[in-house]
Amino acid sequence: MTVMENLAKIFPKNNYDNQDKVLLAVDCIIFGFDDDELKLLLIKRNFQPEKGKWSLMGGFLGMNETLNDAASRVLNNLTGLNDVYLEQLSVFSDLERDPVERTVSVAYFALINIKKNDKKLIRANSAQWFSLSEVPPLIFDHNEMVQKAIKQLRYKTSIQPIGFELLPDKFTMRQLQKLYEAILNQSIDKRNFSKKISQLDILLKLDEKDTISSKKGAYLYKFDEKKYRQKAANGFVFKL
Amino acid sequence: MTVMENLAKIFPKNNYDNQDKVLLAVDCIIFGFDDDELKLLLIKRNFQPEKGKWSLMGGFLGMNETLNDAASRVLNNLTGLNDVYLEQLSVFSDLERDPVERTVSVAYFALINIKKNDKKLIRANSAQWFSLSEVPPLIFDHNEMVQKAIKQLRYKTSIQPIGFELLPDKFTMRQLQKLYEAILNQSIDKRNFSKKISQLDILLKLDEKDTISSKKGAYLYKFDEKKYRQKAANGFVFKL
DNA sequence: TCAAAAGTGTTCACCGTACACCCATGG
DNA sequence: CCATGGGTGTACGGTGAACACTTTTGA
Repeated sequence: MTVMENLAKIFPKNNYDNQDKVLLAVDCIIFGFDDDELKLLLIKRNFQPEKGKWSLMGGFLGMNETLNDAASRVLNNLTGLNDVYLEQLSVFSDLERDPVERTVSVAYFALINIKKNDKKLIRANSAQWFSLSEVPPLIFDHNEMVQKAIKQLRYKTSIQPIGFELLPDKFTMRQLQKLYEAILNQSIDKRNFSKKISQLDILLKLDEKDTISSKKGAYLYKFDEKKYRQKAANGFVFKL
Repeated sequence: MTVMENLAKIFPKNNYDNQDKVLLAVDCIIFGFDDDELKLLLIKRNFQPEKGKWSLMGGFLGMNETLNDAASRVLNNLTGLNDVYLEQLSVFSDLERDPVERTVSVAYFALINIKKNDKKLIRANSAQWFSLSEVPPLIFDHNEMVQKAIKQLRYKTSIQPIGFELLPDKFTMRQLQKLYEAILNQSIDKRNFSKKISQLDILLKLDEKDTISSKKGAYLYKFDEKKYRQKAANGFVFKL
């Protein structure tokens, strides 16, 4: 029996009876990377209100799940993926953000490998990938959430190598650089970039080469998660 | 008539009827600075559950206020202060975090000038300032909230001069340094510190001296908010 | 006159940034 | 053989960090 269960016994449920309750939702800002571009997965709402308009994928918090659970559930419903990088962003609680009813929403941002998601599920949800530069007007305060998520993604990327979640398992230095350029929205010198990345010492250089995009062929790398965790645990700073 | 009001007319309130609602609370981690130490304002709960134990100051979200409103209200009730630096930290939603009833809580952190708070109100709430090193065990997951707030305070301080909220209007370079040392929990070379601060060019050096703590007397400074805002607007980075 | 805090400059190591040429290969 | 992308090293300036002595004045 946990401490909490003990407490629940000692203190009967009789204290918060007069308090208002609200609807709590989660909304997911889902990032992917393809064609050298950062993309966002949006759904076309097939229910009222705002049916037919573009929206973030969201859902309500159930009584028997945490907010992280709810966000995972929502993400899984849309993409079929589990164990996705997911991070709480911020809470939105404006009184009229949802015209139907007072709803407070917790925005989550997720990074997924765009090749791995389940195309059938995405179609079933009438979802679609949008380039960041072509994000349409979204319902409620969802555009604001997206802006905040982009800002957070840029910040996070600059201090932690989370970007790998967005790439295939094996990738070239060039692909990684393109990803960083897309996230940070600026071009990077390739010599400085590869130097910086190499000295982080969290990549595994494979013997294979990728010959699709060049004649010479470019070495493939893997993210070395074990090394990364060790270094992270020792307080290593991954500033890019 | 706002867009939201229009929408509310077009789409009647009939969509979310089957969804669970939860209690939403705010909890405030309130920092102050005194005697060269960072302190935390905690209350002794005078109601069940956990009556008599130490806790963060908190309250429930009402139907007609945003979370920021709720946090301000809670803070005002305890300190009598308005216009306090307040920032949303993170949401806590573990199923059993509150043994009485499922409650989701949004943690806020606040920085206040310890000299300005209303001593009567604090006494009325049986609140007390604790040094960071002497924070007692708190109810629920409040210790976890405190840890997260400290981390965030350290991070924020290193990229933005928010620490001024914690000092009196006029302060010496020494006091400012002590504050940074307390927040970052490390000692700083005073030559490097004053050089760094001076070159940020956001302080106003006054003609007055503070002669309380030394015979020679130390120049007093003011935070130059106008200059700061200008620089911040131009993308100036305040890295300490 | 002395104790206690204030105030102030220089040096060095490291890091970020700018920058250009040769290599391998498929067509 | 040439066009295309891959791969690599160096030089410079700026910033963070270490470090010590003089000044003032009340007691």
